[in-house]
Amino acid sequence: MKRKVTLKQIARELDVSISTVSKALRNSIEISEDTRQKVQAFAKLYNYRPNNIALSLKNRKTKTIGIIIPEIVHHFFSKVISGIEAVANKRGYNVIVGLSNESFAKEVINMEMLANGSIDGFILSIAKETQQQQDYHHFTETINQGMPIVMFDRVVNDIKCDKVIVDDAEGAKLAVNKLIQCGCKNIAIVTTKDYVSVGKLRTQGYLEALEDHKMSPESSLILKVHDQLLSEDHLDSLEIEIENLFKNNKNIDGVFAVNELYAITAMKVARKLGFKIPEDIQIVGFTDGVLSKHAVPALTTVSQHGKKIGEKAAELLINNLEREDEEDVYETVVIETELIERKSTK
Amino acid sequence: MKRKVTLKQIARELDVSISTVSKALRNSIEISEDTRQKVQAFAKLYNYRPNNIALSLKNRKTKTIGIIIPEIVHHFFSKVISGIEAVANKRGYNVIVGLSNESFAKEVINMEMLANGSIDGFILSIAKETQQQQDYHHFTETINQGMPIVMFDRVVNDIKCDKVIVDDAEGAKLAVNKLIQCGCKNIAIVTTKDYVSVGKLRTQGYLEALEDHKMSPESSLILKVHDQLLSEDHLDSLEIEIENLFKNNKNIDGVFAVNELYAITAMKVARKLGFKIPEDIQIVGFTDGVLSKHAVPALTTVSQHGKKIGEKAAELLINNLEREDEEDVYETVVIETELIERKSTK
DNA sequence: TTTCAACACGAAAACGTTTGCGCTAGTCTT
DNA sequence: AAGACTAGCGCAAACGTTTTCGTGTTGAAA
Repeated sequence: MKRKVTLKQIARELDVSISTVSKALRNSIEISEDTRQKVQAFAKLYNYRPNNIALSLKNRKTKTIGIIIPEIVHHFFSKVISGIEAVANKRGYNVIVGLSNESFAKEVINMEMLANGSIDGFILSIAKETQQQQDYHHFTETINQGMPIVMFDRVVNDIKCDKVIVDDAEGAKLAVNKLIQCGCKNIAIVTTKDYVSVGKLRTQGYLEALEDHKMSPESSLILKVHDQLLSEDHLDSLEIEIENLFKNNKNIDGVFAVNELYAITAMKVARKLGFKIPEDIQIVGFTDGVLSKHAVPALTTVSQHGKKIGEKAAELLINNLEREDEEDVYETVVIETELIERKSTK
Repeated sequence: MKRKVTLKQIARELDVSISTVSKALRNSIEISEDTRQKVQAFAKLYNYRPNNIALSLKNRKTKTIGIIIPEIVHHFFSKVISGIEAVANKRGYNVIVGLSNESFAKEVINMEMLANGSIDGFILSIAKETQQQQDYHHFTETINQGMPIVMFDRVVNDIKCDKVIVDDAEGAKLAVNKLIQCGCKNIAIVTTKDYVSVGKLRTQGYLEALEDHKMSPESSLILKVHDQLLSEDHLDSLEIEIENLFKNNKNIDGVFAVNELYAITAMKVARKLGFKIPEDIQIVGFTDGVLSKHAVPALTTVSQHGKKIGEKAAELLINNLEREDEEDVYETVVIETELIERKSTK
């Protein structure tokens, strides 16, 4: 087992100085053709590769991006990661992943672990608990220390950083408009509590769409799912809540769900109650994941283009990192949503 | 924007030496109570944190694990990552992710990028293309350079490293036995080409289960899906292949699919052809993902316990990294599979 | 008063790079 | 032949740590 070879070892072996070796490898004109050849041959033979850590220390940049997301076993987030990874790799960056598990404490710890030199900047989506507590000091602090952040999807407005979001309200309007256009008169929404920023925005879009069509929203049609973070038997209670929604409002003929899981659960419950989809009840979801695509009937849904979000976030971050002038001008990029029409609407 | 504070700056500010600051912060008894307090107070005030990169360079270990997987937008792999991340974090390690996209070249490049000091060891699952080409030099090389590897799921036997696998053949037998026990007489299998190790093993298990019950396998019931790696319209051709399987074998009353996607596609096609599930045809899948759970009817499937695989892999790697004695003794851990019975079987 | 241990701290090396600058010897110019 | 120039290479600093080994100052013991 031969350890990785270093400049020093090559230098000793070839009886030249470390600097000579380094320069020879980088094709410096200071070095004679002879020595250069000799060094390069030797380096190739021993498969020399510069030590990244040493380079990071010297250059004070790591060429690594830190990602903090609430969970990874989630179609949207893994899509985003794949987008980030694609452009990061293309531009010579690595990607290091931390999971907050929706916990404030883990988010803070993870960021602290990475912020001490391990990475050049963050791409993150905020944990639910953080949104609930509205404690954002860890973001401002890292930014103050000169480490840029790009937030995506779940963002907080008053932090000075780049952001990549979808127009959640607009996407929701797309969905609800579709339902209205397909003849729905009593459209329910299955959404989250308001502290989840995206849920709130989508609810808002739902309300706006109704208003645009002179339909007055009814509070009994708005289900804000009790979200206990510990999603174990969460699924059961979700079903029960939705079932009650249907039972208390027999006239529902359309459902807009703010995420995929809510949507297919609604579909499942509706079918259990004897409704036909899309004949009796039409359903539109949000987030184009694997569930929507393979549900029966396939779910009409609003696609967020997760991969594109990731790509854009990575671009913003890397551009920022490699920008010469240190002007603090922050962008908020809105990725277009798109209604993907499938079989759960007429 | 204040940059991160270093020992040197604290030293200058307090008019002591760097060593004193370092020792004071680590509560060395060499330092007087007075100075210690002073230094610690100052450090706290300026929120000093040791630079990870410098530590990595000095200690020649990064406390970081490199993960290379074929794709991340995949329930199983993200489950594994979440498992790795959990134990890595608990033991003070970070996790850096590289995606091979099933490509040999990207796998090699990614490994080279990380192997130059960025990480202490690898956890990986081999790209399909690599399995096809059977070129494993990048694995042996990294191992030779003293960097340990743990392989999971898709492994190659003759590499000397720890491995975490499920007993694919055994899991497949579980599935097929279930079908037999539920009265199936003509059981088809939808599997991959043989170069995918797990596909091959699961096919093997299928054959063994049949033999155990004195049922002779028929080659027309074995569909090895043509897998063109570029899975764009892959889905369509998959449907067509499965449809042909059914049409050419009208007597099929049970299907074992080696992954989730194949399983629910089989379900979809069967239903399209007018079969009732599980009355006419029963189906069992492999991998307990989100699709299985939410399919209608919910899919009976073999769970691999992806998270547990990740946890075990991380444990093996970290134990290896932190072991004093350098003995090369490699383990292959088999994670139990489990049949999760749902509604697609009687 | 001398000697010596204990105490408190600093210098420097090491991890592996890159790079500006200085040095030496040989060649060219006049 | 003396000075100027240049090719080719090495020294040393720097990045931020930790740690070993001094070193100087005290106070007390002899």
